[in-house]
Amino acid sequence: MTPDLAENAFQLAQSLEGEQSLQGIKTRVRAFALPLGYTRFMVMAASAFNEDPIQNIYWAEGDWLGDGSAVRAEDYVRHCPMTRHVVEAREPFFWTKVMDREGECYRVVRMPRGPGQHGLQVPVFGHSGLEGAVSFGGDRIDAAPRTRMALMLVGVAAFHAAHRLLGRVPEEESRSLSDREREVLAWVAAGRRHADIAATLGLSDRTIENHLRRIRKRLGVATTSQAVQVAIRNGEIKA
Amino acid sequence: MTPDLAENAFQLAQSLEGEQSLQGIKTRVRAFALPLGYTRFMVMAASAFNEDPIQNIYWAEGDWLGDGSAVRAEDYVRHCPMTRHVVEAREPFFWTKVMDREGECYRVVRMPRGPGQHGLQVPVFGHSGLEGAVSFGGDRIDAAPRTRMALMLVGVAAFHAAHRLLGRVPEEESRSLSDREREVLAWVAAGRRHADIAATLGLSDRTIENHLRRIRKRLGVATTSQAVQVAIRNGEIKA
DNA sequence: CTGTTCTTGAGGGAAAACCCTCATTGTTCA
DNA sequence: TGAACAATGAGGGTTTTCCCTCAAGAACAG
Repeated sequence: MTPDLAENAFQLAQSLEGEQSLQGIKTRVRAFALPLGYTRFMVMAASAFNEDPIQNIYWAEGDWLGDGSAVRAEDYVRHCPMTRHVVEAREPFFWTKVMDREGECYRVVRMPRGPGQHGLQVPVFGHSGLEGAVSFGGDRIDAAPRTRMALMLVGVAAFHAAHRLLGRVPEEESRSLSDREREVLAWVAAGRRHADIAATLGLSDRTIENHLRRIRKRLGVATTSQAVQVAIRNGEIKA
Repeated sequence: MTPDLAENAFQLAQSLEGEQSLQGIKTRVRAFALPLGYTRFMVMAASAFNEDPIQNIYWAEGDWLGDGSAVRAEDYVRHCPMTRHVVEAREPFFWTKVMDREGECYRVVRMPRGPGQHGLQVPVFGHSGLEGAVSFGGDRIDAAPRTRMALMLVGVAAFHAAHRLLGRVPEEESRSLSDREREVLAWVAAGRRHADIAATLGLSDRTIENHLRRIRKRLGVATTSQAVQVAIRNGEIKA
């Protein structure tokens, strides 16, 4: 029992808000989590939209593979079902990995204990739904409810701090449509036809069509319906 | 200074996870927030998609209008700019309301103090982006960073507890498409054409077309592109 | 057992969207 | 001061979608 766990978590989460270096984030989070038995850390940017939910890895540290070898972040993520499960989870969850006849076996558990690797996976939500995830892992971990809550607080703060320092500036990539194109696509998504939009915007039928062709090309999609989906996903237009 | 603020917040957030009645939520949250100067509470389900972000109000209590009259939830929300601002905020923010020549003046502030009403607005995020908001208000409120963090923790937990008890109903309205229709529309949103989808699903071209007509009729939209937008908004298909 | 909904399929024709190219204005940027 | 790009418009033709209606079998509820 750590009587001031909550207090420490609060102070850490607050200090992370102003942290200016990834090194600082790592040092502080380590100092907090190591006494609780967590020796492995992973902070990643995620998205529920993509087929590969993990967009970027800000911090991967520790013996995630269980054999002492350095973790290659992308590989691990691809073969770890827990990073899949995070796109469905609504709250942090514990998992356990045990070895059986058929190799590694991951399971979501209420109380991780016993032999094997254990961990806590913390999803981070934002305006576009799932935006990141933080993993804490170890061999003998403290999995009390209050610890789960503390790590949730710390994990979310750590993700935001890392994201602020390293995260995508999506002005180049995501904002790939011009204002006019966005406007036209928004009308299409609102159910208007080319002729309606042309009349509304005081343009030619042909111009609308040309804009839409350019939109499809820019977004790399085949149909306008798909362009609507992708534009919503990218935040170009609203749903 | 409250030495065990963090501790209390943790215990409260945990206890809210298992709370089975709205009354219990209210009682616990009140007991926590009143000593900090917060006398007004609002817990609401929100959505960034709609033009009116507030979908539902689970708990509205206290002298929000400043004249002792009972708050009529919808009216208040409609005329309070802070509930608009929450759709853009990424984290909890303090606001202050003062009266000037032109009436009420709301402002987002770093440190609310002095005369007037003050409050903390806490956005709650989930898989579909903004899912709710919690407002704490009062005349003389504790606005220390640690208090902000504690209320964030408590607010999020309170929202989830209230949402769990009162939230879900819209199975009738939102799930207005059949499984097959959803499947077809998902393929359309993925950029496939009628013939492709027909081949993929082993159906006739005509059947796909009929499904899509029915989809448009059901969603009350004019074009398939709009159907994609509406279906994403309703959570029928993902973006 | 009858009415409703889901799923499937079709005929026939009209409308809309889509494809290629080319061209003229502006603006902005190196 | 050209290059690049946004925004506009068009010619000419092909493909796709959309509209109406009709229909039949299966599943399911009252």
